[in-house]
Amino acid sequence: MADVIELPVIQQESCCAPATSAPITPEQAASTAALFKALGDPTRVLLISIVAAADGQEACVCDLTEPTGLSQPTVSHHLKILTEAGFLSRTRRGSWAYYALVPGSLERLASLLAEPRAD
Amino acid sequence: MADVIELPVIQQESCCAPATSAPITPEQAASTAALFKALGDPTRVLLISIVAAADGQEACVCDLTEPTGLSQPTVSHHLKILTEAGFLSRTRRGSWAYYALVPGSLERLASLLAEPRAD
DNA sequence: ACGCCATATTGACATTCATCGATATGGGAT
DNA sequence: ATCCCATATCGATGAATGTCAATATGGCGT
Repeated sequence: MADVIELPVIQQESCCAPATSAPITPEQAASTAALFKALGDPTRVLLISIVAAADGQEACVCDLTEPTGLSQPTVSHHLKILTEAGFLSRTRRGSWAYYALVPGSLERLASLLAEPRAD
Repeated sequence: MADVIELPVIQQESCCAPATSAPITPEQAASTAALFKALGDPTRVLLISIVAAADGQEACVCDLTEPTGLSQPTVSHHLKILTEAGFLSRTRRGSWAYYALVPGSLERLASLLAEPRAD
């Protein structure tokens, strides 16, 4: 066997940690993976993209259903997943539900991948 | 209905595109989602983390099986997924298979999330 | 109050996926 | 050649997931 890595198992209360500097705990891996999982679907990436590129970085469901070519319930389902993951926020205005990109959410995830600085 | 977004559908030969500046094509969404999907599993995040933190950013399978608490075939399966996604590379040395972090792969994905510059 | 429109939830279904045991492959060492 | 060890592949299985039609909820007009 080659070098035995002892896996220091750093304890840290932040939910996520940079994945490149030191091994993370299984709990940190789970919460980080949950974020990636939310983005691990073509429809959801497309939805994020449309919302992010929209005016004011928000869009209503009626604008999101057609570009995806999916049914309205399915789009609502994906929006819920993205919202629960913290990437989108939901606001009702009249009969419409507007989903907006949560500022910094994508950058925060990006920093887990590349930037080695801690919180 | 609110503002109708026309979805410009940018044609571009690069496999992925920044998701925040302009709507992407369904094809780009699919390939981007495939990358996130590869990281959307706790075990795989843990594996990436261990490899990235290891000496020379590489580790052999024998060092990766125990920390995950999973069977060796399962670990091999996850390593294959990460390799096919382009995050890890495989090298045989003797009987051992060493998996190394592909330099820049995580940063490239991070740039899709945060950095608005194109290639 | 009623009806209409936009959105969310439910239930069902087919597919994908993570996992394991069993087995195959492949490289030393004897 | 043969044995052993490390790793990969195969087949099966149970759980999770994406999707839809049907239905529920909730708000605005009339």
